[in-house]
Amino acid sequence: MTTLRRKTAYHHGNLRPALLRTAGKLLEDQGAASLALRGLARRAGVSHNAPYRHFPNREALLAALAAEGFAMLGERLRGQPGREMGEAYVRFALEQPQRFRLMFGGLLPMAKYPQLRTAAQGAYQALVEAFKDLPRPELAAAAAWSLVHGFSHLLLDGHFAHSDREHFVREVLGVVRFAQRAA
Amino acid sequence: MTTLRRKTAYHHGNLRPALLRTAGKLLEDQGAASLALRGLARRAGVSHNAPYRHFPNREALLAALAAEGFAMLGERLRGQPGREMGEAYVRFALEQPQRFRLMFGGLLPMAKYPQLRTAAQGAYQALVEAFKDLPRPELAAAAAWSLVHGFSHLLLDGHFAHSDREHFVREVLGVVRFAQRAA
DNA sequence: ATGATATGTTGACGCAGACAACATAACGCT
DNA sequence: AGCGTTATGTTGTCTGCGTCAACATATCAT
Repeated sequence: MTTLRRKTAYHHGNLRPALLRTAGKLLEDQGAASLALRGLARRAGVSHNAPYRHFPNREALLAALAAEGFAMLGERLRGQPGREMGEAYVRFALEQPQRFRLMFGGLLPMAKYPQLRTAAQGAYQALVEAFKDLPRPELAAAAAWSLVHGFSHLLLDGHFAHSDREHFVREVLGVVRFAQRAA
Repeated sequence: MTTLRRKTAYHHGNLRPALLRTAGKLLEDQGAASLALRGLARRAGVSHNAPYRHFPNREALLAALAAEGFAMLGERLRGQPGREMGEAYVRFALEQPQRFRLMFGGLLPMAKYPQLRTAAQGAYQALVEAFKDLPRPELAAAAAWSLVHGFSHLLLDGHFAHSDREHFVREVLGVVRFAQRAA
């Protein structure tokens, strides 16, 4: 708590990262919809307007959180051998559901935050490379991404009834093949 | 406008459906996040508290909108021969992006609104039946749903670069096969 | 040292969700 | 027809939030 406080109380000294860290917790606890700048400021021990020195508005804070998320996701994927990449994707979504929803929930206008698109592309690249040897890699990659992405969403929403989640994930992802030619 | 007004002005007479209709427009125009009960009331020509006679709170109104959405989606799917069901799913998402996001955006706690799960199950059934003859229909259906669902989401977020959208949709959906046995 | 700049605070405004109290219309019963 | 009950709409109020403006204090370059 209150990591690296300066001796004087007036300036926090490390506010931006502290805000992002606290916001990350609040995000997973209550979801993006009820993440309030004022509540965040309270929780960080600063005045209700301090966050505005580091983020122009609430949306920009959420965008920063989402960008963090894309970076995390990219790292997770790149560390995986192609076969298990899909499972890693789903695992990320299940471990950080609110972060995942923020990244893909449409709350943030991607056009307004180029960093977001860049970060997302970065994560996507990990998937695309795994399909490099197929005849139409961009199609297979798009389909694979769609599959794991939709599966993650539907799992989060509780739309599937299953006893053993890990097993179910492997079975569903395993049932899909990526053909050479489109119908 | 002001359809079926009673002669007297005090009671609207048809408020609940009118609210849902107006809310549907506002939803597609500005997204669920900025859909305000007060704004809705203004637009419907009633006082700021009138909606509370028909919905216990904002969340309940959104849940009703989402339930409508699931019903619409179900109808769309049921009207399609299995092969084109996937395209119909994507088409729905693209035509009513905000409705789609509301339905699957995680804003609404499904546990709190059983009607939502029921309505969603109804739409899902259409997909499940299309895979009835496969050896593990529930797996294939789950995978197919995941594919079209994730694809819809990613298209909405603008994560794919493509010139001809319809063609791209057919190509991506066509590249996937559902195997008999899981790996 | 000093002036510019970065960072944090206080105060204010408008808007939204939600509750309570009140007003009016519709409906059932006799 | 008359009357009490209930459904539906309104006014008033409270609290919290996002955001802007003005002010305070610390940091840094010269």
